[in-house]
Amino acid sequence: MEDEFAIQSFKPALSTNLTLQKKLLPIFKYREQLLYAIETFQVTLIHGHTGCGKTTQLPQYLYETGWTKDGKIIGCTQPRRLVARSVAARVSEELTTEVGKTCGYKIQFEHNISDETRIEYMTDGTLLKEILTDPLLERYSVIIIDEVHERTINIDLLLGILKRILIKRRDLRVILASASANIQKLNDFFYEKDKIETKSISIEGKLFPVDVMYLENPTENYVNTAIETVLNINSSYPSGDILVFLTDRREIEECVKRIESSAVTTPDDLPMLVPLPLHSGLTLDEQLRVFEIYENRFRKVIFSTNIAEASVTIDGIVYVVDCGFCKQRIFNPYSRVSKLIRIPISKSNAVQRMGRAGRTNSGKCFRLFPKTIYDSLKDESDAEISHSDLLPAVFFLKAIGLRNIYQFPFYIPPPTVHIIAALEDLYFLGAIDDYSNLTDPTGLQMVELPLDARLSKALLSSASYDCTYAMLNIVSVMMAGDVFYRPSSNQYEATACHATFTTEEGDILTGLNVFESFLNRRTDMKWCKANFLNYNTLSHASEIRKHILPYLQRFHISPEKRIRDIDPSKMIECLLQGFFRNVAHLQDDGSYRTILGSPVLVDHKSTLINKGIPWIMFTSMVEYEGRAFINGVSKIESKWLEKFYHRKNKK
DNA sequence: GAGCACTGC
Repeated sequence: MEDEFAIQSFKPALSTNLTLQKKLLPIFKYREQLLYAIETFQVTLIHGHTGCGKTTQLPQYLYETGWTKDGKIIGCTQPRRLVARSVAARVSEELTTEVGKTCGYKIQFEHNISDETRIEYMTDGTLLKEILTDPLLERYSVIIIDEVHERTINIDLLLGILKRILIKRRDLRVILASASANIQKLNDFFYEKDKIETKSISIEGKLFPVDVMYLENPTENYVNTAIETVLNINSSYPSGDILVFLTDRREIEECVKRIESSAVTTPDDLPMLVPLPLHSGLTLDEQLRVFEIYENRFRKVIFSTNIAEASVTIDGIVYVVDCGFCKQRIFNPYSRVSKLIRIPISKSNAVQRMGRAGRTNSGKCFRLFPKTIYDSLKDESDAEISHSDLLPAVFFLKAIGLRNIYQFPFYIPPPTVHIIAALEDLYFLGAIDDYSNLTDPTGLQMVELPLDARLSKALLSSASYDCTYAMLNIVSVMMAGDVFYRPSSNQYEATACHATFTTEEGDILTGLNVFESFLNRRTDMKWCKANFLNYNTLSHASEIRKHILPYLQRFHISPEKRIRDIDPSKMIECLLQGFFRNVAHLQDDGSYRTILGSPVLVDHKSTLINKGIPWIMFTSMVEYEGRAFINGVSKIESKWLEKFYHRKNKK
């Protein structure tokens, strides 16, 4: 189970007999075999498709057979928060209890568990954090890592850590659940003669057959080919919705426009195509439009990014059109800049995309490339750990006491330069010392805070700038996301409303201004709507704020009260303690260059665009099609930089 | 002048 909108899609089924329904799931036939394997082997690897029941049923089987009798817990991790929450709700319904009793969930800044909870769903990041206080995971009798094939950094770290723990805790059981057929490698990683015994089990899914079709020759332009394919499906194939995988927002918007304009020439006897965009840049309401049901004379065609590959599941898709590419963020450890590039998908991506057509009925998948290209694709995508900023991962490994990062049993060892870059950054943030040990108290406190390391650093520095109250609000709203909401239909009015919150110091204090107005208004939803502010982001920010406050009290830097007359620029100077690398200087021609000399463009949504501020700090930078865009821009004074960038001849 | 895959503690 990995459905983002799981609660909605489960609703109709609940009216039928729940016990019978559980027995109809493919996993039910494997119940005894699975329980025997888990009893006998320390590690069980399960290969099973989405919908086979592994996520909801397995913890219940273990609970029924006494794996929690001694007071221990069955833990099950998920890559996504929404799934952890909705699966806990589903399982609680099957157990006819409330969420938080026998079965509960815990995700960052939110949990619903109690002393009687025996099945805990959580995100993989939550389990990692728990290892800092419970290094052998002694609260648990069984750990299930779900969606192992997604190979996020968190999953890779958990695999290595669990391998270490298994040798010390012979009673612990680990179950790895994957939708990828290739679980042999995982098996080889865990198996150690006379130490760790492993067992693999494959569950036959209940997927419907999907016919795959290829192009005879490669296409020069897959956007054109996608449009042609959609029109062709509409005129030649029976009813059923279409899902088209593209790589980014621009391609999606182009396709939506072209299908809209094709409507004029659509013959009357053909269904009317309803083009719908789906990507993370849309608001929740805009995203939910893809779930609307249309009459028979219409046919939905959803143009989507990778978001529909695993995060969002739409029922009723009969045709999938796959362009064969996706976007990937590649971190450059030398410049510390991430680049967003288009790369060919892997075979396992292609299979996952194809499967989106076979969920409720048989379907068809049109791959916009020849079969020979498919055969040449990699089996699996590169693991995230091989091309990402490893600062959080290395910080975590330092926190669990690794002197040498390479002592860690990596499933795949990350490149050395990435590790060195992360160590260097941690050193300059003051989180580790000359011997590469966590500093006390800064490093220890930073790793404990549930924040980005740079934000942790700024928050912990705030006492010396007398701005802890403001910095608490700033980091809370920065963690929560974009506070401004710009509906495509009403952009002009939205921008005008947003302008009333603008401060001359830039984007960060503008965000603070919005958040503090929100708190003063006692989190008024109507007020948010009227001002085009994102209510969900702002209430999430106040949840985050509530959760960080106790840490500050424990560290004895709690904000006593708001200091009214504090100079706003103090806050930016404090933030610079974490973001001192992210500085740019105005050039004579009005453009900006970073302190390393590379040109950057201020995002057009920034409040400081075209303001001609000599020195600026930014909180994020992404390179796209050869240009680097910066976000979260604030005005700074060059003299604030002196302590970070000493002149060479300075005595 | 426009301009950014997806997650998460």
